[in-house]
This record gives sequence, structure tokens and C-alpha cells, in this order.
Amino acid sequence: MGTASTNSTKPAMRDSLIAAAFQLFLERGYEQTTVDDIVTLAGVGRRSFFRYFPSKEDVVFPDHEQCLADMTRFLAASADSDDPVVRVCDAARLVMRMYAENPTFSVQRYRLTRQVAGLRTYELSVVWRYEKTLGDYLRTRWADRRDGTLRANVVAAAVVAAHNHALRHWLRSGGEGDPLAEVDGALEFVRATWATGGQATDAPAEEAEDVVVVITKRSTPMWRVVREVESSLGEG
Amino acid sequence: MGTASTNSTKPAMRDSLIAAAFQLFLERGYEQTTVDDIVTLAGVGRRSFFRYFPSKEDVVFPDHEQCLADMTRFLAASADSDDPVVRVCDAARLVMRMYAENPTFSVQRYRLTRQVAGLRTYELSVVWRYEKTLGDYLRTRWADRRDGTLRANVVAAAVVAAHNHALRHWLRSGGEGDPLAEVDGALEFVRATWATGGQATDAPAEEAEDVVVVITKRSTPMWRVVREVESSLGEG
DNA sequence: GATTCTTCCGGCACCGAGTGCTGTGAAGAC
DNA sequence: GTCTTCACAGCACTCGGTGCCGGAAGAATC
Repeated sequence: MGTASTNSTKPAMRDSLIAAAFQLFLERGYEQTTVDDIVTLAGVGRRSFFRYFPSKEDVVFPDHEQCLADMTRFLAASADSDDPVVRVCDAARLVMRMYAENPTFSVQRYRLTRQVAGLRTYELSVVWRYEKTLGDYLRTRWADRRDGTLRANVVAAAVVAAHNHALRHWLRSGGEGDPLAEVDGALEFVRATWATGGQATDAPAEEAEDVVVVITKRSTPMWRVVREVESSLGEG
Repeated sequence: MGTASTNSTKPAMRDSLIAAAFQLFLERGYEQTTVDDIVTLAGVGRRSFFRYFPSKEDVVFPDHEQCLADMTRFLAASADSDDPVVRVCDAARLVMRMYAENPTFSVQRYRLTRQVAGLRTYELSVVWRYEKTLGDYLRTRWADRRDGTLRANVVAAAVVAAHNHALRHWLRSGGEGDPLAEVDGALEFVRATWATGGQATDAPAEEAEDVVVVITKRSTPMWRVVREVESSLGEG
């Protein structure tokens, strides 16, 4: 008989630590809460905390590791026929979906990370891993391009920026509205400029044969060369 | 009488700490070096270290604070006639210029940050401050646009990504070649997709006499021309 | 020239995050 | 029934970082 606690504490050790941590974080602040406070409230030993969370910051982002694995699997399951840009946009939607699953939790965590500099830094490292995952995927997809790496890095950064733009706007609103719709709107901005369904990505494959010759010095700044080429194209 | 140390230690306290720190970091690793080791080698008290550097990581990036202030001032001195995209690209060049001032130091630090996860995270927070500075500037410049904020965030992220792409490529090469030219080539990718057609502000006025001939078709996208010119410069 | 006041430095003592190790008890395998 | 395994608690320790205090210059005041 007894309480059901003995039945649920076996798998719920990690969850009870998260619950205790957030309860204390919200009522007295992150930096004012020690790990000892958390384990005391959760009723477990101090050593157990670091068994489940490698650092104090990790307890604030308990689900990102899983989400990152999901994104990696999602991209690995891509087909060659997929537009890479569309694919990474869909991958970014996975992250937004994770945030949207627990709106109140996401909003609470957002308010926390906005106040604590250490948590912002940690979140940055998490976001960087997402961006790196997207970049690695784009890099392999664009391995044949001359500027494949540059393009991959820029597009990955743009996708992450657009996603974060929509995410933060939704979080600031307190979790109102449809976050998936918001992120789609923001990602459309990226898609429109780079997806092959758009226009600007690859050579239009025209057969204009005219050749432009530009002579310049090594010392000339790149933008000046570009202006030279542009003006040559314009007057032709 | 006495050594000249008493004469130089007065203003060189901070520099001697940096020198001692890097000497130990390079010969035995960052995590294997304690702050006590650094201050012992520098011959100063432990408390003095944290007077000049708020954390152990800060000694690895001693010049970024100044560079961020320079960027802020540079953007604040913008004119309304400047193309915002061109302006932030030029602002990014400031950062590359700082790295280029001490190539060996930059390369050593790069090898360090690649190995130590904690330093990578710290660097991320530094980069984030640059990106935020660029984003804030673009946001005010595009306050009248409908999607001004989204556009500002995406462009700022793209500029930072392009800059880091060129920077890391230069650092991986061990500091060979012209980093300013590399970053110009990478930033041209960003400029070509978003700039409204303004022109760059200042000419770097470097000195090299060789002539480069670029032959291209009208149909070739501008970024591809730039890439071609850049690779030609690189292999020269 | 002796004085105060300021400033910079060193040396504690202390807190908290994170790690390695050991003992222990409960669950499962034979 | 014993033996193994695994998860947990507790302890001791390292190291980054801070607050506090005392002392040694150095400049300003009389």
C-alpha cells in the first residue's frame, strides 16, 4: 500500500530533480539556488544530481539532447531529391515543435535565461550545435559546389536566426498564438532567398556566350572588382 | 641597483599575466593549467589575476572587449546614406583586422579554442555580442520596414557566419595569405544577396602590383565571379 | 619634511561547482 | 540459497571565483 512514491521514484529520479530545480529557480533565482538546495528538496544525494546532469546548467535544458538527436536522424533520412534548404528549414521546425510541446515550461525557461548570463551562454552552445548539424548536412549536400562550405555556413546561420526570431517572439508573447505558423513565416524569408524553387541559387543556365574581361590588381578590394564587373555587364 | 622589473611591472602586470598564461597553456594545456600556476609564473598574487580578468577564460581573449567597442563606435558613426548591409560588412572587417594584427597569437589561440570545449563556449558568447551589435544597428536602420527585425537578425547572422568562415579558413592555414581579402570574398556573398546597390565606404589601400585577369560570362552569378577571383588570388 | 588619503597589491578565508572513490542495499541471475 | 550487478549516498578533494582586510607605495595637503 504506502504511497505511490516508491513506485514512481525509480524512473522519476531525473524528473523530480528537474521539478525541484525549477521550483527553486523560479522562487529564489538560479544563482541563488545551489545544487545542495536542489538535492535536499528532491530528497536525494548530491552525487546523484551530477549523475543525471553533467552540470548545473544542464538541468535547465533537459530535452535539447534528445531534440538534437532527432534533428540528426531527420537529416540523415533525407533523399537526394530534397531541396537542401527546404530540408534544413523543416529540421528547424522540429526544434520549434519541441518548444511548443510545453509552452509554460518554455516560457518559464525563457524568462530564466534572459536574466542569467551563464544560462544565455549555455543556450548559445546548444544553439551552436544545432547550427553545426545543419551546416554539416548542407556541406555534404553542396560538396560539389565551389563555395559549398561558405554557402552552407551562411544558410545554416540564417535558418537558425530566422528560427530564433520566431521562437523569441513567441516566447515573449507568453506562449500565445501558433509558434509553428510563426516559424514558417520566418523561414519563408530564408527559403525565398536560397531555395532552388526560388530563383537566385544556381546559374540560370542561359546560353549567353558573351564574355566579360576584367583586369584588376591583387590589391583591389573585392567590392571594387564587383562594381567593375557589374558596370561592365550593365553597359554591354 | 635592483632589477628593472620594478620599473616594468607597473603597467605590464596585465601583459605579463597574458604571457605567463599562454606559455603554460601551450606547453601543458588549458585545463591542466590552474590560475595558481599562472600567477606563480608571473610572480604576482592570485587575487591580482581576477582583478584584471574576471574569469580564467578572459585571459584567452584579451582584446575582444576593445574590438567590440570599436565596432559599436564605427556603427554609431554611420551616415543615413550608407547601405546598411555594406556598413555591417565593413564592421565585420574590423574584427578580421584585429585578428590579422597578431597572426601568430591568433593562430595559437585558435588551436587552443578548438581543443577546449569551455573556450569554444566562451568564444560563442563573444561572437554573439558582435552579432547582437550588428543586429541592433540593422534593426534601427530598418525600423520602417515591415519585416525589419527578422531581416536584421538574418543578415547579422549571415554576416557573422561569412566572417567566421573566412576567419577559420585563414586560421586553419596557419595565418598564411591575406585574411582581409578572404573576408571580403566571403562577405561579398552576403552583400550580393542583400545589399541595395550602395558602395563600400573605405578603401584598404594595400600594396601589391600583380595583375589579375578575370574572364567570365554574363550569365555567371556575381558570387561565383567573386569566388573565382578569390581562388585566383589565393593560388597566386 | 611629516601628514593623510588614495590606490594598488598580496594574503587570507570562504563558497560553490564538479569529480573520484568507497560502502551499502536492493534487485536480478544462477 | 548465494553471487553479481547496479544505482545511490556520503565523503574528501580540486579548482574557479569573491569578500575582506592589512600593508606598501605615491600623490596631495599643510
